[in-house]
Amino acid sequence: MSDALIRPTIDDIARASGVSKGTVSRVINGHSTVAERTRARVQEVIARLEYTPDPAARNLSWRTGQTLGLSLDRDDPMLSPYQVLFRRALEAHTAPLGVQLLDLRADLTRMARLPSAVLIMHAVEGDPRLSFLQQAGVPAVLIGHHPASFWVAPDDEGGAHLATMQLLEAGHRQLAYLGSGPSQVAQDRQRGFERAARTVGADTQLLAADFTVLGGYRAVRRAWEAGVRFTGLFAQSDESAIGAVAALEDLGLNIPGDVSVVGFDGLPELPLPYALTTVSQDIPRIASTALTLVGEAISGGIPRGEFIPVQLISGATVAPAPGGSS
Amino acid sequence: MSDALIRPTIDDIARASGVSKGTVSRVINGHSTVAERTRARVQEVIARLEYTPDPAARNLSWRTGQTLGLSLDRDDPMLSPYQVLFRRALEAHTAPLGVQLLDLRADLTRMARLPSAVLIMHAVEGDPRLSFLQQAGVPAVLIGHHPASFWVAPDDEGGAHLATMQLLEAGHRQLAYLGSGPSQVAQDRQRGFERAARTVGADTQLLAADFTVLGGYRAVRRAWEAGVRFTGLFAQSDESAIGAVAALEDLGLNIPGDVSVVGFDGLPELPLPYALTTVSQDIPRIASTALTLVGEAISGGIPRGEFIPVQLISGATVAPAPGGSS
DNA sequence: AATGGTCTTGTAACCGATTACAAAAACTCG
DNA sequence: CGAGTTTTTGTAATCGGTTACAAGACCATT
Repeated sequence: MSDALIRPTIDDIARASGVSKGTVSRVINGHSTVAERTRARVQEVIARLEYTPDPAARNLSWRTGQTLGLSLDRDDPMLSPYQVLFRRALEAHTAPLGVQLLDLRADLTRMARLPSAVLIMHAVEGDPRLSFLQQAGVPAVLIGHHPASFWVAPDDEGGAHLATMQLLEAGHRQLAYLGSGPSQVAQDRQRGFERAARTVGADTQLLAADFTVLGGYRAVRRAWEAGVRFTGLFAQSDESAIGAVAALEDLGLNIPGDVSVVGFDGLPELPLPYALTTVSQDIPRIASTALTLVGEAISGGIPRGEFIPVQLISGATVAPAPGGSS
Repeated sequence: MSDALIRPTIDDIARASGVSKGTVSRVINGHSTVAERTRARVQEVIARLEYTPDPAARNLSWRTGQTLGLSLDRDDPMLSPYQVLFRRALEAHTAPLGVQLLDLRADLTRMARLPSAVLIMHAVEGDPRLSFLQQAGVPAVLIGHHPASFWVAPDDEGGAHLATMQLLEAGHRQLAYLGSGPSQVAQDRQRGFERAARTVGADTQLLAADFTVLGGYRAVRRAWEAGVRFTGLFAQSDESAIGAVAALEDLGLNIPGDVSVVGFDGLPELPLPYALTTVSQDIPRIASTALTLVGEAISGGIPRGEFIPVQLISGATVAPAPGGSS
């Protein structure tokens, strides 16, 4: 209880911990040296009173606002729901801090102003954006597995393995992976799929597709009409799963009676009549971890990365295989 | 020239116009009375020095930040690119003003904190959100044509008319409208389509569909396979146009050789191999007009609305009709 | 114990606005 | 023309932080 009707200020903290504003400020920003005992005491009070510095006041003092750039891999406005959710999660953290989110064009060399830091999605090996930022002296954090940088990523391969195991456990032995492609994410997920399938020597098909609904629809429909058959389908994204489901329905098949489907991402409120079995990513946690790393990157920490665990969500799109063995 | 390396402050204005900070502040906020001569002089200096108050400093004084709520009609995360672009345009204006954008759930009654104002998309006649906001005393502005409120909307009917005329001028007489549905927008655009078609007594088909890519794909494919024929198609959104194009291609048809297609929205960088002929909405202007109206609503002006003109963008998806007459 | 050098902390000015209050200027009127 | 009002304007405190600078505490030396 003790719900503060008004948020505590730095003065409250100073008073409550018996030091001056200046010292509290130093503790917060870790600038000058503060005695360990004092620091601990102040930190404790800050935590107890749930104090957060007022962004307006900080910006005023700093004479400049903080900005965080967001660099997607394309300038395409057809932002995926995943990206929208990610951006929203990010915003939920940055807005109260007074940090402004900047949508950057894929071509970073034409940034109007340098942001305080940049978040890069879908960086690839030797991505030109990385070297550019490095020589511009702008800290960067990658969303996606990458060596020698700050990065955070969902456990794509592990998640794909989980999803595929779900199909295998339901007895499916004719599997298909929807989403085969060159992107890092697609490959990691495909690897997880194949690793799981190999454990029981299941039959596997690879259907090339991007992450979109339409891409999933066309790939599945085309493959099926060409005679490709499977009873269990693992789609690399919830969107392509939606497309796949639509295509299978249009082909007169029953979900999950004839074909079981598992997606990836865990998007809420999909436009489907039944719950999709999927692998849920903890987007809020990915976002907050990314921000923690941004902090480390800014204060010159040593690069590190973190995998965020994923979780299988059981829906209604997986059923036992028709001629189910064992 | 005379590019100010540093933005002018209220003190600069005070000095340059020979008055005190207090007076300048009063001029800016129109609070207390200021002599007309003084006001004019200060205004002139403000304009000349291109002064804008520092949002951080204002928030600090006001002891509370300004927030603008955004209410879409669904909680669906599959945000359309249109909505993403709109939000982005809005942000471009609000961020420098220190106004924070809040994504509201469709159910407004459960807002955590009341925003300074709310923007409502897709409000319908007797929308419960409107009455709720009214009794909560929160100013609201609607995106979409609506009587007795502040509103701003693209000229849907006029734009649809323009698009259809384009098809008619190319000689097409067998037309189809993709997107027939209950929403206000869909109906306005359908009306424009029918009005244009009637002028020459063209053949019209109505294909029911939502605004999505997949919706467009399925509706077109299904209709065509059921024997429905047309040489000119007007899609209610660029997204459904993309779906339509994909469907027609999958059916072995040539765009625009066999069927001409016109979209609506004017989204940039569509995932299409050729430029889509479409009706472009001036999203930035809709956003900035909405903000102007928010200002009026807050200061208690009288409700008014504004249509924002649209513009036909000629792409490569309209060709003369096969058996072209005239 | 006095001297000098680190560490740690407090003090006070400042960031760019707003606003209560008081002072000054401009009117009104007898 | 001077007292009393009403405008109009300036002054100074305040919002919640940061930070340069000075002062105080603490330690080891000689």
